[in-house]
Amino acid sequence: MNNKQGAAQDSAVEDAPMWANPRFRNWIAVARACHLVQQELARKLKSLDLKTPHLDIMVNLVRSPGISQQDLARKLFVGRSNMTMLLPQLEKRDLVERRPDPGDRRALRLYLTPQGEALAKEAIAIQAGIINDIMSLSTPEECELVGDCMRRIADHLLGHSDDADKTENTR
Amino acid sequence: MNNKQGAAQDSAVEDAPMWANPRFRNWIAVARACHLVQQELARKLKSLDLKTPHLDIMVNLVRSPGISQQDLARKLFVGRSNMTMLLPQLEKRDLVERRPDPGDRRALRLYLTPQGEALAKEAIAIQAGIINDIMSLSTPEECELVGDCMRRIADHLLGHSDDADKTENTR
DNA sequence: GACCTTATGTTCAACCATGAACAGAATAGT
DNA sequence: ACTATTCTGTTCATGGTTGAACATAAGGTC
Repeated sequence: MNNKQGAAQDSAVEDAPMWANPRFRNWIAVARACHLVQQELARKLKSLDLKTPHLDIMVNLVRSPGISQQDLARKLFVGRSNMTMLLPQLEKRDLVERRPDPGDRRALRLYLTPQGEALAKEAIAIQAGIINDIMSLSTPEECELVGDCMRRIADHLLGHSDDADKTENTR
Repeated sequence: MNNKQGAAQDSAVEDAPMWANPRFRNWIAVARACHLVQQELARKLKSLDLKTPHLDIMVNLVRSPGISQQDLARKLFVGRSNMTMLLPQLEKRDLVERRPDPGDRRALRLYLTPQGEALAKEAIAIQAGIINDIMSLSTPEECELVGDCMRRIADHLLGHSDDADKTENTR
């Protein structure tokens, strides 16, 4: 009932008693775990000669083939220029295909090639393995509760505007 | 406009039913929220002309004055060279002081200057404000449960080796 | 002391990410 | 048709991050 009441914490930062603040302490744990999982994923992806941004792209192309670079960048919360830098690398390896949109000569529509799909499947298996590993430390109920909290946070930061799909990003 | 063949097909999801996997779906939510919070923090820190790595350093110097660059890097999960690049920037702004260790002529001991402490306090207030904002979306019980799950994950990935304090990192 | 191994910090080249400025195409208003 | 605005993707300069190679110091063994 009163879970949004403790906003007076900004004055409690004085010396450094924020470490006693449960919100602070627990969020730090989230950030730490995230960082470690990211590192672990990057480490294991080296066997496929992939970086995590490449995986992010391919995962989204599995879900949304034909997406534009702009929309892809939006889903990944990165700049457009980032896609311009990353996609040619995947294109050179014949993992991704960029085809002009017949209806809009500005846009490029992105597709995974068959090899791209095959590699994506391997990479996703690695990622799923890690996630399975770490999430198996919690009960299914806890997993759901964690996910609910995090979705609330994301929705909040995205301006409460309920934007259709929010399940694409991998970072 | 149509695909060459069934390559990027409608039912590409059947190849990747991970989206139905609660563990996968919920962890993605964690990663998304983390990324968004990080971006929000970076945005708000611009008013202090600080980047998030600078804040990470200063937060740890508040907690552990006199720490060495090596130990600091370990706590932040980054390379030693990263500290070598970052610390001189803070030193030039008279926020951090690097003093040789009298007992070990290799090591440098790090301290915040008074101005560094003042700026750190401001920056931490910003960070605490964001964290308070997002964590107030969940009940205290939920916050604790989330933190517990994440600490389990971090411990697991760090090889179960209970390494002294694990509450310092900010990423 | 001489030697080897480990530890701390630095340098450097490579890569990634970003945001501003840009060119071209679509869209709306007139 | 004409102009202005918005949208898509690109280029480029800047800065962050990394890992390997390096130099120096400490600790251990003989």
